Amino acid sequence: MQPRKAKQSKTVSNDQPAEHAGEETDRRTQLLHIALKRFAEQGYHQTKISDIVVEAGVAQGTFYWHFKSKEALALEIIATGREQLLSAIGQGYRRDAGTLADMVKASEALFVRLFDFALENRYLMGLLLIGSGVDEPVRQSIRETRAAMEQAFRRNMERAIELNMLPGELDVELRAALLMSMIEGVITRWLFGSEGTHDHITQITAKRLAAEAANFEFYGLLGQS
Amino acid sequence: MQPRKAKQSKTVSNDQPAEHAGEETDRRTQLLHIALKRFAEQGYHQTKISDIVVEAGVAQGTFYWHFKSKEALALEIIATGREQLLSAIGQGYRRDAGTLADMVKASEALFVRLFDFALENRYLMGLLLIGSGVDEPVRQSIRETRAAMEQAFRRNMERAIELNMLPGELDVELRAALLMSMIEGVITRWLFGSEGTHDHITQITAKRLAAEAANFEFYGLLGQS
Amino acid sequence: MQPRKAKQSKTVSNDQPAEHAGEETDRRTQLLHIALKRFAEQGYHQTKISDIVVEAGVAQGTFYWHFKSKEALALEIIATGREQLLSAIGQGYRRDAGTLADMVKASEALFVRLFDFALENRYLMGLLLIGSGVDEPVRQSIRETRAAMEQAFRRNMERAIELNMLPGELDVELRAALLMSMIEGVITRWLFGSEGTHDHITQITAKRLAAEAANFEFYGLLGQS
Amino acid sequence: MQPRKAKQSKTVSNDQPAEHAGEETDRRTQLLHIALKRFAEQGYHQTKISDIVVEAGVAQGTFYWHFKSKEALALEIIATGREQLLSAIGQGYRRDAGTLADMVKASEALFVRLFDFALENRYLMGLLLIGSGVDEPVRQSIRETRAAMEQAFRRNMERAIELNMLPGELDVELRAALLMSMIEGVITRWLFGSEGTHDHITQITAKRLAAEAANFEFYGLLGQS
DNA sequence: AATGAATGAGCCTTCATTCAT
DNA sequence: CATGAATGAAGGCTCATTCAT
Repeated sequence: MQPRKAKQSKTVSNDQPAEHAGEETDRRTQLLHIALKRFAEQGYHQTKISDIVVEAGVAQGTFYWHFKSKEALALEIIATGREQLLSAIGQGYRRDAGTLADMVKASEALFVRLFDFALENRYLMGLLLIGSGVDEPVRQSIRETRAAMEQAFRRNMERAIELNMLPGELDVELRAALLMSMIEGVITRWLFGSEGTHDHITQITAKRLAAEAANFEFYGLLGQS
Repeated sequence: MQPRKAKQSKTVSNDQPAEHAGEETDRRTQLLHIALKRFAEQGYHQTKISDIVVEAGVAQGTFYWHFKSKEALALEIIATGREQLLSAIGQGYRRDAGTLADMVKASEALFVRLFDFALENRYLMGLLLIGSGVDEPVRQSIRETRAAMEQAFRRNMERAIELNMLPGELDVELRAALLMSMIEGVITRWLFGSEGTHDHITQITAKRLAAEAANFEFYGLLGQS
Repeated sequence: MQPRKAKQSKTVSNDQPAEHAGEETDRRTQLLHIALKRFAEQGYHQTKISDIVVEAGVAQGTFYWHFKSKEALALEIIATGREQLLSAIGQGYRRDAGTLADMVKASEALFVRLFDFALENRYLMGLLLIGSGVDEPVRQSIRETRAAMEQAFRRNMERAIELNMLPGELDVELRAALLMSMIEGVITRWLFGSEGTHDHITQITAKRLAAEAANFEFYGLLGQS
Repeated sequence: MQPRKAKQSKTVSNDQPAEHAGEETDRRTQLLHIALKRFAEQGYHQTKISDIVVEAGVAQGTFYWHFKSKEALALEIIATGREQLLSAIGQGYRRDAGTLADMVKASEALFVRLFDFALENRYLMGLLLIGSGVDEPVRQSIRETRAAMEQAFRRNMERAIELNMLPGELDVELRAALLMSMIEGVITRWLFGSEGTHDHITQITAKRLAAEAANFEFYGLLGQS
């Protein structure tokens, strides 16, 4: 008597397609999408349950048939999103060897996958990267997701060191933090850069962005010489 | 009948000294400090006016004699903090020429100034970098502050290009964004890294951090060769 | 299209046997039993329809096919219980004459019947005697049932006076009230006494209890001299 | 910043005088009185905070300035009432010896004190004896209060046995339960007896009621011979 | 400057009940 | 008979803000 748990956990964060237009998708999924969008756009606290249900065209009570609470909803959104995100960036340096250029290419490819994912899941990324107004349990879940992402970068880096493609004396944790920070920041600016300001970064393609980021990652400001 | 605007706008964000202990500091400043601390620690929305006044040991109404509203308070905190922050990192590459090593050193020096400032104003940095739960007007003010910071990096970079110390074809805006992101992330982890996890980053000194960051900035992961 | 009224109004309040285990008993009866149990255990308001249907393993809507409303259900439970209760204690002083000892014995026998009934219908008694959380219409029905019980005691008393077995100047109504109160209280403590406290009353047999009560009824604290 | 605790815990349950008419009494006390009245009259669950504040002519929020929650309010009412009640019936068989008649008189005096108290605190008694719709924590507090009352009767009885005024083989616990039940029932009927029915018990004076109860207590139905 | 009582709009959540299938 | 999704009226509580003193 009360599902409150998706059977198949339909994809949530892919927010572009159908935008809860096609009513063939079920209520639960619809509410999930609307909630994610508003959480990302107006912040968690600023999003009222009534906003969500009004947009969905259902009664207030309906929300609580599908979800235990606002917080449980947010937690589910993030958990689902985390899985998708991690699986999207999951594959790192597969090749057992290669040239430096190969490695840069591999990194670039990873960035492309990540940026593409971010573009298709901008609301999820907004929630994860900006996450405004969430309270502790949700914030915690977001933190964990970002930490998991950072771990992915770190593992890649360690793998590269094993392969002798990166200097062994690297402070891996710190470098992973630097890299992760860079990527988080660039995605934030790319997707949510206030177009009011002179940001032309919002116009760049994922491909180009990935190339620049990978270049910076390996060669720094001085660039590939 | 109501000031609500500091005569001298005593320094706010320097949160270490006096910790609203010495009662020689006035009410207004005391409230400002307490509010900043709680905004940074628990988030803006999560901080109730009643929390602030209880900690200050005054009545609820007193708050509204000193400040127009919660939002005005936050805005003032950020505006004051911005000035301090920008003046702390204001001086860039002064020398008209120099070797590459000089330039790296100069960048490192900038980072040291910034990290030192951050350490002494951790609550302010928490508000600026995490700024959880703030609503739009406040978020806007934070955005502007961070944009101003990024501009500082950008100007430095442009100056370096003028001096032929960095390749001219650099996409300055993007690189500044990457750099700023990196620095923001590293400060966040350094000051607020969940010590629960295996972050050893919280233990590093500002000096060391600055050196690593500058190295990454110029040479990337491959490091100074 | 909807019965909502039992054909045969199967016994409801006899709550020990079958405990809605044997599925030979029908839905309606099952729901009735579950509801009675929970009303007695957690109170009327505290018992949600969803609790009942979950325990019965049916859908929410099913409840409303069998019963018009929660209140109608409670009213039916009480009405059914009232009939059983009154028929259980219905027979009073049949003998046209007798000694004082006979009369005490007869009263004791009545108590035994009542206590036995209570033991076998503890949920019904809980609802009638504690009836926590019920709102007016239901409370009214409970009041009437208890009043009917009190009437039974009263009639017995009047009969005893007619037979010159009790002093004629007795204030029958008041005495009946005193007696009824006593019995209600003793049943409540016997069946629902918080075993947490030092109540050893919960351990006494119906027989013993009846003897004590009858003794007190006729002889008071000073006892049978 | 929030009292929520009476300084002097002004008398609460004495509900007759001034009926929150004299506005010299403070808000908190006024709310306490109104709440008690409505709890007794309509039940706890049925009493909405909005009922209380509307009757008091204040805003909804005002309630929460004075009390932490609806439940805390009820708990406070009961705790305060318990103290008053116990102090009202506190003095038992003081005389170290005396005749049987003395003892009956003493018991009668106790009943008079109790009935007088009940009459002056009918709402409190209603809450304690009927206590409809309260949920667990409050019910627990009521249970404890009634248990404390029963203890008072029990102690009196034990004292009487020590003085050889009552037979030593008495089952004190059971008899105290019987007596307490009797008293609870009689007060309930006296104060809240549905005048709709033929209850003339509602008309009796406290004095007369006490005499009858004491007589029944010691001599049972057969009466003082 | 400060107090503290009061305000009231607003939010989350509950739950009895309905209804199309 | 039964399902389960949906409804919507409440109700408790929060908290920024106001105001008379």
